[in-house]
Amino acid sequence: MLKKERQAFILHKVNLHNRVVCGDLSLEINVSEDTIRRDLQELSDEGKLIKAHGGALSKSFYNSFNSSKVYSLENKKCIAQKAATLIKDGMFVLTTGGTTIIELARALPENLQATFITGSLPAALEYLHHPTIEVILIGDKVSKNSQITVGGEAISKIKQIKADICFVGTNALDAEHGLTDNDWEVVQVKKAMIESSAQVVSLTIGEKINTCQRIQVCDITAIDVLVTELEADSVILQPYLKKGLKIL
Amino acid sequence: MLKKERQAFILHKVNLHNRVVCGDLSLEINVSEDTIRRDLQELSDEGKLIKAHGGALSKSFYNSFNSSKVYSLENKKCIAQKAATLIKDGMFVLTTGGTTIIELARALPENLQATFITGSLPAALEYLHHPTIEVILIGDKVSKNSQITVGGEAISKIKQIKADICFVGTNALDAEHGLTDNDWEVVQVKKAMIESSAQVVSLTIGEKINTCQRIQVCDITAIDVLVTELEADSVILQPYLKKGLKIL
DNA sequence: AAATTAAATGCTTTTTATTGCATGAAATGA
DNA sequence: TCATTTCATGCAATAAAAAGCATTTAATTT
Repeated sequence: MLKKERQAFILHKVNLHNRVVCGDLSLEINVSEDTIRRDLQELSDEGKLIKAHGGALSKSFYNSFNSSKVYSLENKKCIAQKAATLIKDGMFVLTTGGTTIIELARALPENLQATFITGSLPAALEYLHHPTIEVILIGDKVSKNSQITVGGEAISKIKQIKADICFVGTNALDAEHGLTDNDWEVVQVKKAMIESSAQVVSLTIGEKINTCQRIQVCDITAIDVLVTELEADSVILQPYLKKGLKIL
Repeated sequence: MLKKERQAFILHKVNLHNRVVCGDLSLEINVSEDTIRRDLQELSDEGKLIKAHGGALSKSFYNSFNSSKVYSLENKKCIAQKAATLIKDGMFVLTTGGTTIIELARALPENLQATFITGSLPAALEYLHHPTIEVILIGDKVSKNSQITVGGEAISKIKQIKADICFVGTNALDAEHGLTDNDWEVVQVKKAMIESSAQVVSLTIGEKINTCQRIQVCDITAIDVLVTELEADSVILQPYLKKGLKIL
């Protein structure tokens, strides 16, 4: 087995199980533990997993518990600044949840008069801090992981709305597979929000671009504007420009 | 189990329950208490939790007690303890918002399996920390002052529910004028909740008893149980006993 | 194709990390 | 106050990582 092939296998395994052990991998791939350790070290250096004594953990698993501070906060602040310029007085704004959306809430200009509609509890609380914006909460069962409301009630309420703009916190974006996520219920809500909005904006930090998750939210063409912390003429963004997305 | 994995598990647990104990973790993860202690020490050094004698506390929990001080907190904790005993497995529980309700959320027994329905954002977030209870959020416009959803949508949703018990955070209570409040929209929501519940419980700190506000929520007879920090045979409570309320 | 170079891998040894246990000190609660 | 629990520390056993070296494999040049 080639080195790259082996590392891809390890990465796949760690992302699937959230955890791998040197010994197991050594037996499975039939190379020495030294080699496995070297692979883990390299993957760790590339920031693709979290190395631990005796094995490794997936980034998502590790970050979901260990990041007391928001991951990649500076980039998210930058994205929030850019995204905030898209919102005009009087707009009806649909938003999902997620840390980037929270930053958006904090980046809103002080005198903005708009109506924000969301199913995210943390986002709603953040919007409430703003003096002039109205907050509409989508009701339904609250998902413990994502702290947003999910379910049929929520979706049917969203479908009754005709919003001007929708901000989607993005889990994974790929020119081929579009916007993807890994929680079925959250995906349903995002889908509904996208359908109910005149304009769809994806807030995506650079490292999530050209990545893919299990469940598709929408095709890449359903997105109108892509906001990242990168420069608009960045090479990595060219495929999206070609697909007709506006880059901010 | 890998060391980092174990520490992630501990963090997960402490964030979920707000509190962990060395002994429990030792049994659960099957390592010595020394190891747990060392983990807690490291996590504490990294600023990810607050170490305490015998275990650790989550940062958010710790901060919520040391920064923003809740008025008459001890009394509210006492009320919450008493009120929590009224909730049984399988119940549908309607709650309003308010600091006493937040304390109730924190006083819920760890293994309680119930469904909590509320329009209060802070209360919903607090319920989410609990491992086994389901949270249903009532959607509508969010009131900036009270951080609960108010309006026709919210009320009609509440009316569709038939709950076992309803906990009302109380602003003012008087044997003559009943339960009163000063926010028209909040009153409408409370009214709907009371109508939709088989049993109505008022959580009231002593100093709000025999006080009155502008708008009536319900007559005193609509309340089934009155929970206060006072002794049940306290003189001040006698008028309510006579009106047929159960005192806890 | 042969020779050379570079990279990858496995093995051994040394160094470091992790863990549990024992001890005495400190904190807690009756 | 005293009894109990919890903590901190040092120590030893074990496991894992790192470093160095030898061998093999792949790539490049001649």
